Amino acid sequence: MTDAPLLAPGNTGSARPGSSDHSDADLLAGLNPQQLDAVTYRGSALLIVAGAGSGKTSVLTRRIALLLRRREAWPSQILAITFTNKAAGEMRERVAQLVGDVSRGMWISTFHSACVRILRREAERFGFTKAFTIYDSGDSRALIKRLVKEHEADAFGFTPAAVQSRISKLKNELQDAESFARQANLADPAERVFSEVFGDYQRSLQKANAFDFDDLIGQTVFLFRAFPEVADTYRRRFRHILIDEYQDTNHAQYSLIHELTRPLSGKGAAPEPYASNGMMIFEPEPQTAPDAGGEGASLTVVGDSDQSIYAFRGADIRNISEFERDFPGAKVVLLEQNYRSTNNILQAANAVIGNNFDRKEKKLWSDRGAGEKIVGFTGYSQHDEAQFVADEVDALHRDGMPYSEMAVFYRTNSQSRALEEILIRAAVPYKIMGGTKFYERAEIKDALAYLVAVANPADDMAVRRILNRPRRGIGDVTETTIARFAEEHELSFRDALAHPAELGVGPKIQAAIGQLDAVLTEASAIMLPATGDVPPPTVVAEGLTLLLSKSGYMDALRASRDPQDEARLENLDELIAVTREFARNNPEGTVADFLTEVALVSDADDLDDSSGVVSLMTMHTAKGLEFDAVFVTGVEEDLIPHRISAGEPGGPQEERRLFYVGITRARTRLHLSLAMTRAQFGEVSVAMPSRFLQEIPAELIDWRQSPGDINSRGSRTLGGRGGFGGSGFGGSGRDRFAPRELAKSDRLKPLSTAMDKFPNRVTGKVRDNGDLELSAGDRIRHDDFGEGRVDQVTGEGAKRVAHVRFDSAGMKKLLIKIAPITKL
DNA sequence: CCGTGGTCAGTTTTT
DNA sequence: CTGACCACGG
Repeated sequence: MTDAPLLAPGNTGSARPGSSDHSDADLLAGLNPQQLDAVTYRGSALLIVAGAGSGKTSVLTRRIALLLRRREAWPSQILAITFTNKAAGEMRERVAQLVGDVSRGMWISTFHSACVRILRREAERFGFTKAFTIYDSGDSRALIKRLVKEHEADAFGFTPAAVQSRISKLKNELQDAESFARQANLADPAERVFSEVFGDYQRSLQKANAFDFDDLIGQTVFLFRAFPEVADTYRRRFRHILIDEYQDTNHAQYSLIHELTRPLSGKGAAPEPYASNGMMIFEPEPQTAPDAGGEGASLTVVGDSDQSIYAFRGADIRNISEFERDFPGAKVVLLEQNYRSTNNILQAANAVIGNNFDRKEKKLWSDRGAGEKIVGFTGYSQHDEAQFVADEVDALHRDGMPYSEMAVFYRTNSQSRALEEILIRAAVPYKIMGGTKFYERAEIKDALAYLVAVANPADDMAVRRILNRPRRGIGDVTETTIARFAEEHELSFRDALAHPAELGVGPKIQAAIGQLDAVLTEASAIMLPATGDVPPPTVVAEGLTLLLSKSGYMDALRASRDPQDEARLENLDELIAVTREFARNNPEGTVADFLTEVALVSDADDLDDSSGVVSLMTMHTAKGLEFDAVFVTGVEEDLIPHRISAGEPGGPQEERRLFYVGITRARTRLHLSLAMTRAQFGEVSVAMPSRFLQEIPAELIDWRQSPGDINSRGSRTLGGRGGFGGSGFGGSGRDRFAPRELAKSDRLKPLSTAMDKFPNRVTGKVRDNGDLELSAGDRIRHDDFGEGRVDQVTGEGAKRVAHVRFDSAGMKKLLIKIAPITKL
């Protein structure tokens, strides 16, 4: 990689270290005093506490740009860590806009990507090869499942998922199988079996030349601690380390940062720049760069403990709250001015987050005016709620707001279904971020397993996966036979395939195995050329095409009568398109590089061209994004806060932060909606408004239809808006559903919260038909739908549902307990 | 060894 | 209501 010019075109003025002449003006323009401080402060450690929407990305990018512009740092000396690949891409782009092309020399990536880069270069030091594969959660779960079965750990109540999450937690605390075994109570048989599974899991990974997600971080820390001279190489290289979303770092990541910012150990000779994989570890130190002199790198972290939402995967909020203790002499800058949202939205956000007790007081403010009120809506069902979203999106769009400026959030992925159904019907273009992930589809995993089998033949899991895909008549028995043969001859599973005749299996199966072996060998010849050869950029695309065609995989799908297989073929075509794209962006990319990229992409990353469509995503995925209009849906108890969080220490508080993250994404229009009933697993149940709603001052919310409306008067919802139309609801009738009592109670108790008109207080008054007995054939009257005949009754107790054929409104399902109905 | 049919289970967030 | 998994019968 050639060094890009240090200075941006048009900025060839005399930028000397420390100088701040006119050429910096553009970088410092428009910053408030705190932001300016955050951009220009120089010292060993800086914590930027950046409230939502306070311009932290801008601060971070300008800080980097300034370092480069003033020649305080060479691009290669900068390591910036972001939370997602997408954020990394954006940051690189923004720095490039400020200072030109130099961004290419910097490391701007996620923790995981950075560690992969380091590990690829150093893996050989501790028993791996640089072709190692990365196990995603699905891969490790599959492996753990096998081990759980082998150890009969399920007898002790261990599910694969539980084992996986426990191992992950341990690894995030930098515990390995040995250290766990040392301190575990092995007298407890359950602990012992877990310990054994953990140990086997780790040995399997090592044998397969593979790392799981957590290992990428943990093993890098291990590497640095075990090989101080290696750590020194990177300490010497990275002089400025910047970490975004610091509140979501876990202990392993924290330790990694510590290792990197430590002063040189001085152990071992000054490392020669050694070549690995054709790349130099570090570039010659520029003359103008400050002398490392054994000093630790300067560290800048940006975060907001109010937006810490990943404790469940080991994020430790103490990393940020105790930063000043960890890095003595650290400077702290607070960014509290919000440039994103209107004050109504910020007030709601402040009010909600203020209920978390052990937080540092921090109040976002904005000079953007009050803005529109928050719109609240309570639907009768989740579909009704979705209809509200669709209507509102439509209205906003007709008012000129582009679809791409609107987003719909929900707590759990499963909530997206109802929204999708209605949005499709309403012809609203949308895109789901996340959801069923492309790379988790079976055919994609198969295709990738073929690539892994070539790139990393030690990975038994991958080879076993493709053994009988497409169907070759190779089943369990044969697989075991091959595994045993491999063990006996100290071969890898992959290499055992080269000896079909010695396996003692039938001729047909021998032929099948031989054929697979031949395809893999042929692909290897293309994709893994002898060292020295420079393969064409398209190796991966060609190799994949060859593997899929000569293995018969494609043919099998084409021959199939299953209509789904057509879609699978299309998916594979798309994957091949991805490899072409990869070749374009990485002319020297290897198979391993491609697999790395694929393994580390996340949901939030494929945001690329959501041009012109509404974005649907979970609140987690929404972190770091912003939209003009935001719909937070399903604001119900047991959903947000999620039921499962209730039992976990700190759970409800984390949920509150998540809700806070959701509402602070909105610039001008915030909608909070919920449903009074929600169907989950085909069963309908009653939903209660989230406790977080009552934390928002009532005067900030304009209820189109409040929970009280539905409870005290029965469903208004479907009556006025039923079926398809629903138009005419969005706006004109704004006050139509405002409860009469509201005005009065507001005047009497101005500080009252929205919950005053809520059912929590009114629970007793929720419409309750008791155990109204209905059976097929009964005639009933519904407040909105009129008269109808009961078709059938399903469910038990409070969840009994009547399927009613209304004379004019058609078929409806009604929850008998609360539906506004009477028996005739 | 393959496909079917049936049972069963599990439902939070993700690099 | 889905999807994964298992046991059975061809």
